[in-house]
Amino acid sequence: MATLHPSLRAPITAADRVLLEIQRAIVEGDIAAGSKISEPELARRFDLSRAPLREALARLERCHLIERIPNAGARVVKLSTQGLLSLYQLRETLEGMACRLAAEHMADSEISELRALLDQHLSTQRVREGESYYQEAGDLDFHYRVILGSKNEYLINILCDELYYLVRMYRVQLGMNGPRVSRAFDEHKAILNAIANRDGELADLLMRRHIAASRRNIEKQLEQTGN
Amino acid sequence: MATLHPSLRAPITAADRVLLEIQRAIVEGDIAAGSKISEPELARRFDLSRAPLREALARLERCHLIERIPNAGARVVKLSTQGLLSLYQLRETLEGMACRLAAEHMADSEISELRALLDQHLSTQRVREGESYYQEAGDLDFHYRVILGSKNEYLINILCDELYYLVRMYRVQLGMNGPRVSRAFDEHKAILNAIANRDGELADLLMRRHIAASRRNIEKQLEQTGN
DNA sequence: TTTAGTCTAATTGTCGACAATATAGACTGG
DNA sequence: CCAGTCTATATTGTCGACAATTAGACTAAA
Repeated sequence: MATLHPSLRAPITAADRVLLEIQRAIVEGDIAAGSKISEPELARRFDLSRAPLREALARLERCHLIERIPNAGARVVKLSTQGLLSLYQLRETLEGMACRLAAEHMADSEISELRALLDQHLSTQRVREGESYYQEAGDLDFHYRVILGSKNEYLINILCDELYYLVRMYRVQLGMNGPRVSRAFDEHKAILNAIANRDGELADLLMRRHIAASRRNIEKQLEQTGN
Repeated sequence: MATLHPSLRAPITAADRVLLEIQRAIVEGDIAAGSKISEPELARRFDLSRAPLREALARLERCHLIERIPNAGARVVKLSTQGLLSLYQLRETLEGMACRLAAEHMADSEISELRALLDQHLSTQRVREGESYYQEAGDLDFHYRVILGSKNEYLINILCDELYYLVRMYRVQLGMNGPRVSRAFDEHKAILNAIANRDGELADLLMRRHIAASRRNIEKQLEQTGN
């Protein structure tokens, strides 16, 4: 069988495990946005030495969840309107591209599986209740599958490893409410149909619109909360 | 004055310095593509301990110059037709986007400076001789400046920090010859004109073509050398 | 001859301590 | 009362050694 994508492989080292824990803590706000990261404190909290912790911090910087300054330490990123705009601007382009490639490269079997996943989402209570469709993680996520379907290793790496968690952070901390959630499901279905019809151009366009709508939703939330 | 972009800041720590050295060695082929990386050996060679070396290796993985497997070590990436295709496919999209944004956001003064840079390139012997126009590094590089002009922090990070050195590796090891070099200069000029006219759509198109042409040039070389 | 298993050696992952650097506070001069 | 400097403290960067894991050679049995 094909080897699993690195981002999905099980954690091996201690650094891997603590990375997942801190990642979750930052995304869900347990470690507040903008707060300072103390290496000794985190090392005690997770009961390991600073070596694997620093390895984890390096990877957190890679996915833009923290910012490091040499000799001065690290801070959790702050969510901002400007940052949201830049991030989603990039997502529109990249995920649009992913759709175009997915329409070319996805196997029929993968498309069937994705359709089954969407149907499963629909039958789940949470979607109709508009609760937390956006919070599905990992390979359960619709976007995730489409991106993998592009078959472009660099594109996959950027979207799934480097930007994915920051996007989730914005979603979880600012975008988990409103009537938008149920509409998102319909948009996903339209995108999938375009991919199934091998219409890459349309899939590209629909994905860009889908992401733009999602951005506006979070943007509104940011302004209300006060950036 | 504005703070410098991180990728341009001077190396501070020992890890920073050794990173630059190894980066150069890999890009220029001093450390052969596909060869195994030995931490103890490199630590001796650069006369430091494994801690800062591992920090450097983490960043080398980030910019796709090496690939690491937990508990098994690291290898320098191998250049392949497939990899080149994926990389340049992504560059076409991303640098096209950068051009579109640069046409929007670059200050008139930045555009003037870029024009001056191109004129300077032209007057330099090396360009006419078609020798190594492609090998200009850092902020001397035309592409670099356009990307910075996009003013999108994530886009800048991806292109300047994560993909830039791998692109240079393909260029240096496979694409440094042929009549293409002098034509590239003209294409750069056309792109700059589009940006100066604030025509983002045209700049986008021209950049995509420019990169596609560059890809074909390297692709030919790869096939001759035997992948 | 091939293959499974074991054992050895080398490499990677982790630890605790030390050195270098930056932040915070007290102190002095204006 | 404020600005600037200096010192003390805490944090980050680096080191050398140890533990855990893997790759490869060797042996033995089918």
